[in-house]
Amino acid sequence: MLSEKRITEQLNKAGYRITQPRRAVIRALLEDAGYSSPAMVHKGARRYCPTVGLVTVYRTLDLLSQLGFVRRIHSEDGCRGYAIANHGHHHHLICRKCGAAIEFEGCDLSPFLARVSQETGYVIEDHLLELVGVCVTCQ
Amino acid sequence: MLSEKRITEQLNKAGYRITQPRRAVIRALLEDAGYSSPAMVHKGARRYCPTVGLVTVYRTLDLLSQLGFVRRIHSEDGCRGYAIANHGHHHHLICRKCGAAIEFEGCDLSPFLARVSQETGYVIEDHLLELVGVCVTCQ
DNA sequence: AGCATTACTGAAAAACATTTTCAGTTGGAA
DNA sequence: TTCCAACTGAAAATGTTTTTCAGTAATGCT
Repeated sequence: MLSEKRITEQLNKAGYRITQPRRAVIRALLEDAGYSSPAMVHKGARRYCPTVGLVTVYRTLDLLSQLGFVRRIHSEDGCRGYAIANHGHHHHLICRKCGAAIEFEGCDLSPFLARVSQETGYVIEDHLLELVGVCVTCQ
Repeated sequence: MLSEKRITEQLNKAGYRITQPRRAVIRALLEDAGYSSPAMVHKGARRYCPTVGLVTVYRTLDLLSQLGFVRRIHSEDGCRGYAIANHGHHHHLICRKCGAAIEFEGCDLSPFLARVSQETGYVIEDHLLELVGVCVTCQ
């Protein structure tokens, strides 16, 4: 499970500075149960660092995304969402109504991927899997 | 397999007019082996209808998307792509190098979905699956 | 602790993508 | 052929993301 401490340690280890704006963005992401657009993250981050700019939110999301701490959430109508990526290889399950995003693991697609690879001749390197549904609260 | 004729028939049946600009967009999409951004579709469509505007491309993509003839392609760095959706339920396999998009069917995720549903309590309604790899030509 | 270095920052502007508005055009039913 | 609503392109508005740049602050070093 990710925490502010764990993320900042990794940032530090990778040679990045731990600044107030970055801390604020990380906190905003951690306390958000679902996924958020950069604008929403910005709003959340302002609570911890009132002067943080939207530009820095973009830059920090970019950085966290490169390091694998957040992941983009895609939906049919746009792709402006980011969510915390607690586990390594994993996927998100999104609630269509409230936007809550939880992660799940163990998508064993290997046999399926092997079949598609054989049929198409493609070398398959990665996959994007997202489930959409309705969470317990919203049902 | 989709063709201009088949799409226009369906459009007609659904009460939409078959106009030159729409025809041009459809042709551009059909002849494109991969996926294209609205701007790229626009460029292609101009070959068939030189006066077509980008706005109409957006509107037509929207319409075709609603009717299920095209589908958005999502990738980590943005979601500006559309590709023809030949089959009903299907997914796309994208070449990382040249952008070629081919479709595949038969993603039997049912057992997997049932498990996730049970573990999380979510009612799972839809899924988004995209594979990324390298096509035969690019290998 | 104080200092120097330089990565990082916010604001503004630029670049880009998408939607809305509106007056004029055109497809297709009558 | 005529007519009308659906459709169109251009321009403007809106919204999102990136770039630029001068100033700020985090960190390592004394």
